[in-house]
Amino acid sequence: MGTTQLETVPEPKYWHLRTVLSEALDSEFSVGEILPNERDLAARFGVARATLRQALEQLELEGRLQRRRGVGTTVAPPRVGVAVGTEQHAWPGAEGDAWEPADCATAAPPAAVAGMLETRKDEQVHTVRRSLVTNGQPVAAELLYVPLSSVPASAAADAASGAARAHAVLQGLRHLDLEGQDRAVELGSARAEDAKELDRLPGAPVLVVTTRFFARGRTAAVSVATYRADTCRLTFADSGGVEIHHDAS
Amino acid sequence: MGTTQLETVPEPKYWHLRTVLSEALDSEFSVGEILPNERDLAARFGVARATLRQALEQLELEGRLQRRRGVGTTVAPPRVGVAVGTEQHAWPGAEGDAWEPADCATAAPPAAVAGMLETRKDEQVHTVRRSLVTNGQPVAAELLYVPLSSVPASAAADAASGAARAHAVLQGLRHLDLEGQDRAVELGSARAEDAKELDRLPGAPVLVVTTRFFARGRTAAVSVATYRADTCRLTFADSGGVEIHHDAS
DNA sequence: AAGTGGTCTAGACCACGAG
DNA sequence: TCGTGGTCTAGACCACTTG
Repeated sequence: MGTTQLETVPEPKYWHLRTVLSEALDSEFSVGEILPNERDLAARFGVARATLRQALEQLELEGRLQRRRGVGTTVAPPRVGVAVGTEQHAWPGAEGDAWEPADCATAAPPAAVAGMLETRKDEQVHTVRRSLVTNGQPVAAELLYVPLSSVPASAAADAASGAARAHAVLQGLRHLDLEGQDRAVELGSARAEDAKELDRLPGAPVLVVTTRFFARGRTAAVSVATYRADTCRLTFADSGGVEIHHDAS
Repeated sequence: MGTTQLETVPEPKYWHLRTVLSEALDSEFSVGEILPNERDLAARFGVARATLRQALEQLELEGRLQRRRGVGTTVAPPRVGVAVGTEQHAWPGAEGDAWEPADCATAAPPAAVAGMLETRKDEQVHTVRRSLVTNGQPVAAELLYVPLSSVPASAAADAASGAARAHAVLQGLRHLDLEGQDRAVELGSARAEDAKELDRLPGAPVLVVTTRFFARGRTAAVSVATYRADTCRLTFADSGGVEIHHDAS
């Protein structure tokens, strides 16, 4: 005691490091550029690798960095804006829908989805897998649940499974009058299956968008879409339809 | 070689642990219950504390757990649904708005905000701080930027600063005709200031909602709201206005 | 004062991608 | 094969809350 503390920083090292690195990214690096490896960076800043990694994780979460095992850490481009609220009154699969139907199965949905669909436990529903790709990068994976009361099994009977069947189910939805929809966004972590499709590790942060589609006074379908939280920004254009674009820095 | 691997699990320990704990939470714990401490849990599962913590972090991110330093780890209640899209055509501060004005200053906004407001660099704008509290828990912190061209400085001149001034600026907005709005949601990490207000540590994951308000063919105001990602779910009711509610499990 | 979660260290080994 | 990020360990100390 008695020694004057020049810097009484209750601020954690990793947080300070994050700030320093963030500023360095703004001024000294350009998009796509690769950073020195973690061991070198840690040595350069005089911290343990784990501490350096904590700072990098923050920056990756904020969409500033992109890290790939076996490759390295690169400066990420600005997040992609993905429109989620423009197709105000359209069924999934309507014209202008950029989602790519991948597959379709018939199975019992998770309990939470069954609750929204008001189906009995273990009641089977069409389960359509779709994916969204922009600029060659996978951005989101979706599971669309459609009860047989919305689209009868016979409508999809001619295609056993696969993309053809997915198309058939989406086609079947269009025969219904869409009365409205209801959306929720929350943070989640990618399940192993989604992670693979999104080219991320399991547990990667994702934005989960749950949409209910209403027809005939009931919930006619439920969509659960998981978006890569590091690379995209969800946009909702209530009116005016102007895009939000972020400036660098 | 030659030995048959019973469990060729390329699955990381922390991920497996997350699954095990998640199932235990579903079946053996109830909301608010406190878990054994990290050292005990780690010992019980035969892993290092750091590994156990990685699993807990995942579960906290998913809103399943709540951890408080000096206190312990508790089972979190289901996420709170926060309506974000219902006040379709209303200015912030309109009737029914649950946000609590806290303060107001006049300062130059961050570059990204200045870009959206189309104000000159270093041009001063009203900066209103508001906070949203539900069930006694802080849920979100907002910064609302209003250029002087939308609400003249004179409108807020009678209150030097503080909540009174914030109210005056919000009042001033109501004189304009709201033509539309434009919203974006993305993942971020809480800055030190927001973290404090949200009762979290710096770097905590937050959902950042950026809203542009249009009037007179221009951007009349910009709101940047940060919501605790662990405890809340943003809801957008495009029509029908029915609440999405998740069932347990 | 005791107990909790939060930070940090200095190592080790593994899985993956590219040459 | 080599270099990268990802996982994991076994410790230590700190900051905070509660009794």
